Amino acid sequence: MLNMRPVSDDDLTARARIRDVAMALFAEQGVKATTIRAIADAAGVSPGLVQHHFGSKEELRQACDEHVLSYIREQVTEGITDHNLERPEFVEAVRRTAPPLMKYLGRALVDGSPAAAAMFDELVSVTAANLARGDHSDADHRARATVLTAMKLGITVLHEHVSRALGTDLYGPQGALRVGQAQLDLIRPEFVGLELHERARTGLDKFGEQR
Amino acid sequence: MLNMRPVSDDDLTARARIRDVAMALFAEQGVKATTIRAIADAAGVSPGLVQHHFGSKEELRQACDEHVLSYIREQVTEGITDHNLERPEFVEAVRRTAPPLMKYLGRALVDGSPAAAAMFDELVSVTAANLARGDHSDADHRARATVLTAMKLGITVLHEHVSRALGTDLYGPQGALRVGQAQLDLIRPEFVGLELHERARTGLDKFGEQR
DNA sequence: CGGCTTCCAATACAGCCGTATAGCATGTTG
DNA sequence: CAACATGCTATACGGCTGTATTGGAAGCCG
Repeated sequence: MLNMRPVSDDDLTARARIRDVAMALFAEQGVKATTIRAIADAAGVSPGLVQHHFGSKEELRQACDEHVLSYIREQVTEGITDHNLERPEFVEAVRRTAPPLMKYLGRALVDGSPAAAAMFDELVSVTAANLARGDHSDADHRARATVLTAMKLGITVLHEHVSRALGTDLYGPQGALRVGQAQLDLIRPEFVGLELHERARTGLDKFGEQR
Repeated sequence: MLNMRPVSDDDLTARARIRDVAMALFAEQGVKATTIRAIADAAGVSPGLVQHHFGSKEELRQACDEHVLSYIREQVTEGITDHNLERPEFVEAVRRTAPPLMKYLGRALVDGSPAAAAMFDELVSVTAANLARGDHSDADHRARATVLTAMKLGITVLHEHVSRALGTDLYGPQGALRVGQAQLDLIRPEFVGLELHERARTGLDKFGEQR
């Protein structure tokens, strides 16, 4: 035993394949509308194997939750804490790997996943602390942080409509650039954090010049 | 014949009751997860009656779509075009009647309703025209309008999380006030339209003083 | 009053869903 | 080599879902 998960984490084991396919289908159609048989079919395995690896549909869903949460925490750490936002190759790497996970997160927020709700609350708390740090007035930081979080995630949740209205895939290179810049244009810089705003702006500009 | 829909439109006929209950359940759980039997149960009628009035689940869903769309168009006309945004009783009236319909709209946007998609596109077009009217530069008005629309609707779609993070119901009097003001704080006024921004701000303030 | 339409409930049914079970290779362990 | 754990498939089953059908009650019209 203990032989599971042979080498790395993003390999092509059947288990990982099932999880990835499930995330994509859950994101597109919702959890309830996605059948285990459809997942198995898309992953090229039998329905029984899905159950073998994850026990039940609900447990499969939780596995998807945990996977996307750990990924996002990782990227946020690398991007913000480790000051990688200015590096175009980092922005490009995220743009390539993140889409399926972001789409799943958007759906999970609406489908009532506890893990997604927890992530939302965490984002609000971090944002509220950021706002309070830059503005010591008695403004309603909690409400501002909540609205800011919901607005940003709203773009993720409504990615399909955003892409259609834009005429370009939100998660394509041009779409991400246009939406990112529009966000920076629309929101008052002091609420993104002046420093973070500047870093994001320059990172986005560099990324735009590269193409 | 021709006796259907006796007097007004918002009466308590079984047909209207079924539609309203369906909208609430669709909004809470999604269309696929909501059964016709559950709708009939909540409306106090037999499952057969649901089919009698709407034919099929899909047609019931379309009826919900049309109902919410006509309502929203009506309120937007009264609020913006007829300059009612400053009147606190108008804001209060909307706050009382809109919630179930807004919740349904939020779900419809994610569940892939064609009608909701059309409304999104329409909102983007109107917003883009507004932006272009106030700014003749070669800025990316289309992207800004799309992002602005998605962010605003994002609050609706994520109302459950917003309410939880706020500690108050988004559609309660205090919640609507706090979120409305936070939105006006966060977004650069010129993108709401300077005049509209001012009107919304004063309307919100009056509404806040009243309580 | 007889006929017709509308509103509604009860029952029936075919299909699909999640899941339990049994079985078969493969390769690892003791 | 024997025993066993693992990755996987095939089949079966109970329950639920959408919907078709049937029939009855109430009200209008001629």
